[in-house]
Amino acid sequence: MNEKYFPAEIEERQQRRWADTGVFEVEVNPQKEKFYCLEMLPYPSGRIHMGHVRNYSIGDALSHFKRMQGFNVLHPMGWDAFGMPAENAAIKNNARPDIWTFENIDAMRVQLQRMGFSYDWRRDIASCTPEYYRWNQWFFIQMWKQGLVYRKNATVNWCVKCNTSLANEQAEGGFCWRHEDTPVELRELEQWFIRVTKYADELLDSLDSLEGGWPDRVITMQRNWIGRSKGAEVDFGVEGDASKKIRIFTTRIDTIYGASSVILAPEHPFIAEWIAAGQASEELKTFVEQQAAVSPEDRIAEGKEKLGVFTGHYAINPFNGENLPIWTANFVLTGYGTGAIMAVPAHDERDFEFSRKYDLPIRRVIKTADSDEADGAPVEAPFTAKDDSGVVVNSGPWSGKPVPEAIAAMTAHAEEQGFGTAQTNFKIRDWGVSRQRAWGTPIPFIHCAKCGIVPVPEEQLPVVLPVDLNFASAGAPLAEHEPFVNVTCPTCGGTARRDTDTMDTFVDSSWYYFRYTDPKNDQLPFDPKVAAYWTPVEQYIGGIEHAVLHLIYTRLWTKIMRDLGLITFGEPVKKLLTQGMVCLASYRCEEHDWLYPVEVIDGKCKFCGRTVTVGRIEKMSKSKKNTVDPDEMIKIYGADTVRLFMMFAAPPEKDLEWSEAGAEGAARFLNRVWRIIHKWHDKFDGAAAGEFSDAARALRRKTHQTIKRVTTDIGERMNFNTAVAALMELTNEIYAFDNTLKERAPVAADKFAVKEAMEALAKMLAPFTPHIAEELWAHLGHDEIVVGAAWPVFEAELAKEEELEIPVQLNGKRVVSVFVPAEATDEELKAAALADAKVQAKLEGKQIVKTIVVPKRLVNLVAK
RNA sequence: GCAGGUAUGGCGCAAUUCGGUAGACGCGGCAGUUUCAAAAACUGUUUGUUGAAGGUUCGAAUCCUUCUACCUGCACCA
Repeated sequence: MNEKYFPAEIEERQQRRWADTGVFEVEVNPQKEKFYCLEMLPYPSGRIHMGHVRNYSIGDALSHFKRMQGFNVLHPMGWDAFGMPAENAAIKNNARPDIWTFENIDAMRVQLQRMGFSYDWRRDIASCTPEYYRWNQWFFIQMWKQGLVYRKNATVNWCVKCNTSLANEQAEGGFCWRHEDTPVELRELEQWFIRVTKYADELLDSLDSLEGGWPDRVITMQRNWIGRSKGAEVDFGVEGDASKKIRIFTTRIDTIYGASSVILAPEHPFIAEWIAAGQASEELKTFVEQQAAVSPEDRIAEGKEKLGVFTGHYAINPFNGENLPIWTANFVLTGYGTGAIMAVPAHDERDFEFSRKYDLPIRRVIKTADSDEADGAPVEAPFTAKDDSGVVVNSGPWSGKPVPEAIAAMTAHAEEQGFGTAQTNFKIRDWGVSRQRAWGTPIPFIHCAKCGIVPVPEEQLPVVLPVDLNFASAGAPLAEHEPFVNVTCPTCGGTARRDTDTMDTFVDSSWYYFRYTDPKNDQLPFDPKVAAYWTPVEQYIGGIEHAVLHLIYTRLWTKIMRDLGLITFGEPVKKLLTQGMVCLASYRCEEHDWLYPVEVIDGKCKFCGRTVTVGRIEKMSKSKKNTVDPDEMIKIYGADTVRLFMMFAAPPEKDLEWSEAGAEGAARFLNRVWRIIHKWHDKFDGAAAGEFSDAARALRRKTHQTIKRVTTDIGERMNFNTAVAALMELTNEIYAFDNTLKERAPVAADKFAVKEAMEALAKMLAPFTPHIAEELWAHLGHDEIVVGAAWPVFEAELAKEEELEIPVQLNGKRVVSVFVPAEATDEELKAAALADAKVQAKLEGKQIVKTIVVPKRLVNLVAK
């Protein structure tokens, strides 16, 4: 054993050893209980960052722990390999996105392997390979057969110079990213959608089953995102035109007597009809044109003023026959509900603001049960209590009914009379999966002039994405690739065109972890029998930024796969951990702008010597240059130290501040462990249990207490930081024991206690710092691999304290501590407390009214 | 505005499960040992009205109420 700890050397050696023995390669084994530990797969940007290191260190620690506990652990890794950066790089250099991507994957795989993570690399997948994305296409066709995939018009950002659509981030500020002088247009295109709304109820309701396993805030975010609202649709007649009915959606049909106008979205078909029929004012026409240029998001953006125009037409309230002016306004959206509302200003913030501005009547129809306000009193602010406590007033036969009752009765009335129906709406929209991009899964459909839209026959899958695309020309590379586009129709054999849209990359990540279970299957996405063993995922770990989109889409995909008969469950992930961000202070120089930490020397800019401004501690980001390169840190400290610091510096779900001093502390600890084991590793001859000294018993007690604590800290609480702290305590205890042996030679029992402590320490270090653990384990005389060894078991008898320190309180204030044997009864505790001289002095002249004894913890004397 | 989270020594953070000695562990500071000297290492040492106010209790960092600051998400969804 080398006297000094050289991380680079031992890490390389142990990684080779793991690869040679294949310890992390797993197969289905019905005899063994499985544990699927999954981390979110990275986009292959070219280099890993500290966020990846943290994410994967957490997953690796848990995987090692479960493996050592005897589980058959599936721990895979792959690449979310389609997406914009590859395409941007291709445009910039007129290069091939596939080459760029695969080079990045190779570079990042080397980095992850250098970290020593325990992946089964045989299961590595990249979503940009035809072997993978053919199943995206297969799923897409299955969904189409089920009616889950359809086409409709949707608005995209369009650049006339690029002659293609732009992603939102390419259209920031309203101008094209490549043509800064070209404003982005909104253009309607026919695009592909997946019918999420069919599963909306289930997506919402089954969130209940995730409580306890998923963070509350993720569940809450998903609930809000799905946004179910129960209400009713009601038809309003149009004055003077019996052929027209305006259908509105409301959650508060009970307020319908308070409606003072009906408001249509500017895109509502009736408005176009009125314009076409010459029944529209110039003002109305102008307004509709203006709004057409504004995206729905912008119309309702924060602080946006409510704008509207009277259409000149009137609607008829079906409940009381009242005539109401029909308006159009920017805050009514065509995509939600029916694109039309009734405005009830007395009981809705928005309607109130709008009606005030345009001087529409405001009539109170709800008040609290105990309100003594006159029904006709002017409304100063909208009353919008959501707690169902109100009572309906001013509403004809419905007056006096409590709100919930009124809603039920009035909905029933509308249904009976045939002018309304109960209706549930969702905020979540169907998933627009079309992208007018070149680096994605081709949508497997063909457009034939005769036969319409025809799926590519399944035996012809995959539709392979061409890689010899011309990114230099303006326009969409895929649409210009003639051999790709020109095909024969599978139905009639005539000439036809291939669909040139590609799929949203969220499709790739919706089911990738099912593919890991059976990554080479060329008959199906995965063998249902194999997936039945490995899935669902026991533990998923990733960033909070995926709380909504990815994690809703993958839940959706799971339910669809269940309905296709591939799996039998609806929720893919039992436990979710959203790890915190890796943060660092940012530095800024007046002249040289943001500086990397290494460019700041003693608070001064390395280039000009100016004093730098220290920004707040925030998420590491390239733009602020407050980043640290994992590779650099590994070079200096080794992978084990970097991993250990990541696990120790904060609980996993909290943000973590990278600290060089902290990393040094982690390195110091590993050195300390190395040194003490080096000192002892060849001195265990004759070690044997026997007569243990007090100090040796204390060491054994600490060993077993530590095993207990680390086991629960990792296994139950996932507080890796405190588990590491416990290992540091154990190390300190070994040093303390070693110190007691300065005066005397160790006997057999001492050696036994030290060996026991060191072996436990080496094993428990394995989840955090597997390389050094492996090395130490070998030096302690073991031939087998430690990461494949059994997790240590604690013995309760040995972990038990022999003597307890019991605080004695007088009226809740601590006076003194007394020492009692661990098995002392409550009576003995009390007696020991009363026997103490200091306690007796304090009690002088007082009467004990009450004595509280908390078994084995404390005595509190209440005295007057 | 709504929802959720956080607030504890100089710093990062323990203790909160189920109320029971506030401080484990690391960083930093200080001193000693070692050294020609320094680094490293080892040994020792260092701090508080637990964000504020009130309440419940024999006892509150922990439970309840109100407030403040910061962070995150959502934000005209009818």
